[in-house]
Amino acid sequence: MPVFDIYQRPGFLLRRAHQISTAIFERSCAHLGLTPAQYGVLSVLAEQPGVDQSSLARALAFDKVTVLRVLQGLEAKGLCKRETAAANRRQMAVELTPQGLELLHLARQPVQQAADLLLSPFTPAQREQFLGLLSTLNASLETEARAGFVPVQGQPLKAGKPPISN
Amino acid sequence: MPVFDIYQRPGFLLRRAHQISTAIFERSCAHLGLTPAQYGVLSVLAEQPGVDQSSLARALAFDKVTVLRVLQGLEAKGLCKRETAAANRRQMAVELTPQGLELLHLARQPVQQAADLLLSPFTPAQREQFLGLLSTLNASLETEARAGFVPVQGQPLKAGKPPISN
DNA sequence: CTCATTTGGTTGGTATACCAACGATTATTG
DNA sequence: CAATAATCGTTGGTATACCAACCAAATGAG
Repeated sequence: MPVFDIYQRPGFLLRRAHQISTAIFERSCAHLGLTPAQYGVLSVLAEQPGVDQSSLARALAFDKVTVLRVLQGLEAKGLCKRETAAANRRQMAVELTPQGLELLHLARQPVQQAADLLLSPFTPAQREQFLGLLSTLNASLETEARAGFVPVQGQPLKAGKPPISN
Repeated sequence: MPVFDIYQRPGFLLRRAHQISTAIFERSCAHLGLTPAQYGVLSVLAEQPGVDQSSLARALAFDKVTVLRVLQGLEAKGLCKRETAAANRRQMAVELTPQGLELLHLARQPVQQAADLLLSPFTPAQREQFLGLLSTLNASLETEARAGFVPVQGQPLKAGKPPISN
């Protein structure tokens, strides 16, 4: 009865793991009303004040429309502000507000706790394996993704070399 | 500058891997117009003709509303049909149509190809590791998930024991 | 310099993953 | 049996991840 490869398919396992990951994250940050995507955007904004939306999207491998909508939500909550860039009137320069930076700091601990819980089923060696395998997969199949990924800074995120773990 | 743990966070890596996974799946099945969720539903329906929507949701760890919407899409395409169950008038008995079963068969090869491509960055040993780690994570953190998971049949999906690989 | 191309942002649409709340039905229990 | 519980499906809402199409602005080529 070969119909039920479903539960062994890598895509199914990845979907479930991602589902669990977001559930844990959102529960950890429920008191802050913060989602993983919003946290990602706030993080990049802290690192690159004044980025334009397209660069922001590429830094997180988000669709540009997704970035737009996340930003609209953050802006409505007073966590960031957008204004047309002086140097290039096509683009929007996005910045954190003081409240946005504040929230980002408040999120640090819950976010770390979420990551710890997510990796809690693993031994330290398994954590390195897991993160390393995911990094390898993501790097090797980058060309298959629809949303491009251009990491910020000079951290090329080498495949197969899992950094400081967690 | 500890702000940029982002790229090493397990949640970020999982999100990206899942994003790549669905992109590969949808490209493989583009000619059939089939998404991963739809394929999952068709697979369960083939295994359990006449299931109700709640059981279907649990078999895939989907939200019941998601199942409803996927079914409405499949029904609109003539791939399944729903009618109120005779034994329990609360529930809907869902069945594949012949076209639905046909499409499921047509999907087999593309789905297999998608899985192969997704695991192509890995050696056979790494594939087992990867699937095993994901299974362990999912099994250990099942209580953290918001959508419950009750696998069909007698395949308990033991943690840490990666089956026939892929 | 002008024209074609590309880029950045937006709009409107679909699909998945949730939540809250609701009627209808079935199960439970006192 | 009657009143309460739990369950099933549905509706309407939000958030992420896409697509296609569009306009304005900037870049490129001739």
